[in-house]
Amino acid sequence: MTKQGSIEETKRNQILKAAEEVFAQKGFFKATIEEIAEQAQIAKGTVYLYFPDKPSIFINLLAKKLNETKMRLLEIKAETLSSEEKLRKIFDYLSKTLFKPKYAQLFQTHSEKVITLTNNIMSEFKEKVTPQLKEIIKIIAEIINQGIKDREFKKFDPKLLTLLFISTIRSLSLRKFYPLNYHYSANALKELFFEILKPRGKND
Amino acid sequence: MTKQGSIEETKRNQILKAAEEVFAQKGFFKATIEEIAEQAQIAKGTVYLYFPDKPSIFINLLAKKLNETKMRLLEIKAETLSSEEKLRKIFDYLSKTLFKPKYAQLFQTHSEKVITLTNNIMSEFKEKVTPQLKEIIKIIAEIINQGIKDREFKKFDPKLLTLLFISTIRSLSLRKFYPLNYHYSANALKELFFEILKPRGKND
Amino acid sequence: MTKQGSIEETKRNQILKAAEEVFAQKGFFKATIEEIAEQAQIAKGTVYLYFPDKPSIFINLLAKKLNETKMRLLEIKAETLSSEEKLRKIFDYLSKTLFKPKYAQLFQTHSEKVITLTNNIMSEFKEKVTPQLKEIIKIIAEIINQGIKDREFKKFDPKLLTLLFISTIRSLSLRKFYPLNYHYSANALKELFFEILKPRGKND
Amino acid sequence: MTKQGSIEETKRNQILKAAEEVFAQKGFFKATIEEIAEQAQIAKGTVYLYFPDKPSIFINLLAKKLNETKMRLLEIKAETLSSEEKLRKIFDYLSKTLFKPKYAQLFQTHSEKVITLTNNIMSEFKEKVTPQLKEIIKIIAEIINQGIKDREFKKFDPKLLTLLFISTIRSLSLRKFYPLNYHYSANALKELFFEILKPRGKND
DNA sequence: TATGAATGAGCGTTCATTCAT
DNA sequence: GATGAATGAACGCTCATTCAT
Repeated sequence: MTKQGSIEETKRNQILKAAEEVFAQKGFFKATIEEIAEQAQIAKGTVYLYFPDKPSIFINLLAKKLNETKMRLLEIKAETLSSEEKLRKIFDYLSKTLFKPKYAQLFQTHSEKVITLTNNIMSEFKEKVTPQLKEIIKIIAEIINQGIKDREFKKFDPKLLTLLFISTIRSLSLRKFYPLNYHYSANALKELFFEILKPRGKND
Repeated sequence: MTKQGSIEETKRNQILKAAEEVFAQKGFFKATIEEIAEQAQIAKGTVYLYFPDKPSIFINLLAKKLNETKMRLLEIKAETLSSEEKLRKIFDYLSKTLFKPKYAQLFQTHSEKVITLTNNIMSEFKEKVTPQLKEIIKIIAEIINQGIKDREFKKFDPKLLTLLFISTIRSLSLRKFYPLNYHYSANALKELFFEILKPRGKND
Repeated sequence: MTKQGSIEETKRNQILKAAEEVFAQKGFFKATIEEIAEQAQIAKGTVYLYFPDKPSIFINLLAKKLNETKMRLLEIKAETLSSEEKLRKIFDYLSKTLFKPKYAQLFQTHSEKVITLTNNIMSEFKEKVTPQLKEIIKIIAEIINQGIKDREFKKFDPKLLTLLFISTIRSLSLRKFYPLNYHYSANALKELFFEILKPRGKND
Repeated sequence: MTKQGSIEETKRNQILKAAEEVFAQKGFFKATIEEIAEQAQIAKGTVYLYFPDKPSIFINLLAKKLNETKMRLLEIKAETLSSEEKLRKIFDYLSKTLFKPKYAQLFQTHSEKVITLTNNIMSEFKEKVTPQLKEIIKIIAEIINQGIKDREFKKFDPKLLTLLFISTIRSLSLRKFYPLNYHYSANALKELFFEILKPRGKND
């Protein structure tokens, strides 16, 4: 039974991994179940043994990625590092995972409007995705807050700084419209953010 | 003749307006030509007298919105205001128009990957959308640059600040995941951005 | 009035000429009224002032071509030539006009099954096309018959020879599947036909 | 597995049979996939599991019919009969199958101009249809050639006679415009052809 | 008479989902 | 559980035909 459960878990994950690949390449609508099944090396019908429909795959993929992210962020938070060092680690991690330009379309927060969600799926979304996102934001906010307490960071509203932090990462995908060297710009944006965080001089 | 021309212009715009409504509500893929036609109060076939296909409607809508935005930004840039006042005006304008949460999905920079663009349409995209976006970024960058010259703003890289500026506006759509009063937060984010811009005076 | 009538006749003919071009290039179904109108340098709607619908254009084109053919055949028949010379002239004429490979698809005798003919149009077909074709066959049959009477031709059933004559011309369009030099074959087929017609030896 | 394979073969053939019926009745353009599916007693979408598009169904139908024809012709060629007897058998076979008036429109050699063929389909056509047609012509030519060698037939160019042979069969479909009893005429045309083939004996 | 913008029925094709095996 | 053949609703697009000007 446990074995069965773990086999199922494995197949479920196979599908989610495949879905990640295909959704990232083609977007939700142009991705087909057949492609996902092929990528997962299973039959099309099998997908429906693990997920009731296409949006559900998407939502569970989001949930999984957000959960992984949350876990990693908690790890980083627990490390013995300065707040800035933690944030820098998170910046790098997020820009390589969740907010990688390649996945940008996956993690638009408006997905739920664009995808038709049956009532059941909608509640899955509300249960699985929204809370995770809130927790991620909360973790970052707590690190920023700690940084402020420790006078590592300037005294801005930590909630707002968190939004700004995420926006900064997401803005990396705008760079292509900008006449800047790509890698320079990625680092430069990061440095700009931390420059902003720095407290001013002695009297500050 | 002029009347005819203006009637045609009107119908084309009717369609684009309808498309804006429908695309914003449903996204590119769930929007149907029939719905757009209904919204525009014309027949389905009529749409194809003005646009060769669905992606073309989308691209021309983007182009139109970007053009309106560019025009407005140029106006604001030309006004007799401080750079900060100009940027504040632009912030408000963009958050009410292009980066309105409702339209957020329209203006993801990844559209061209998600939508299948035939070669013709692809070149329409490259001709009509990308340059406009670059110009908009350029206008903002020039205002920021002027502000720096005038010592209104701190001396950061104006190109990066422009990205941050836009990201800040876009981050407004993240707020719903955040336990903050909606309007408070919009203002607060704006204020945060301008706080960042402020130069550290001696007395600072 | 007569002038008007002649203007109308001219425009009607303009349309039929254009239709000939377009139908020959694209076939009945892929040809569009718009293309025919363009080719005739008139507006799409104008076509409908002269013909009630698309099949009618086609049928009237057939009728016109068949009528021209009939006229030419009557001329040839009336010339002071041997029957063989007349047939040779007709062979050349038909293979350059009605049964030109380019027009082959126009003059399949099964058109009326393939094209949807309303009852009105169907009767137009029966009135205008079928009788013309019969007359053409009759003219050729008469020439062959004369040739037989004059002992120029062997004594076969002239009706059958007429069918064979037409088939021989039509078979030119099969040549492309055949490993033969194109022009050689056209002439060779003609010569074969007349070889067949030749009476055998003295005692024949 | 073998069963599966044979089931698929059956369904593919079901579709081709249905397509034969519908194309013959309505022609390529007026035939709809839905009708073909209905005729085959399957759903519309199922058709697309076996053929990529409509032209492909048509081409594969042609290919199948031509292949059947080729096979039958090879059988007849191998029988112990005189060349004339073989040709008579072939004449009857072809006039009941490939060149049956009902199917005449299917087997016009101009199909490839009239139907829009994507590049893939075009190469399918060139691979599957043209060579088969050439082989059929070749088989007939060989029989005629044998007849000439055996002095059964008069010494005409066998390639041309083959064209004439096919044309004669195809000319059967012209008969309806001709004031002749239908069956009489079919036989009469056949006899005419063989009359032509007969060598002129000494006493001739 | 002439126009061409507008119409909308119709069709080819896709693909999420089902279900018999 | 696993399969993949089968389904059919849905949609983009075409084009013959109409009609207001």
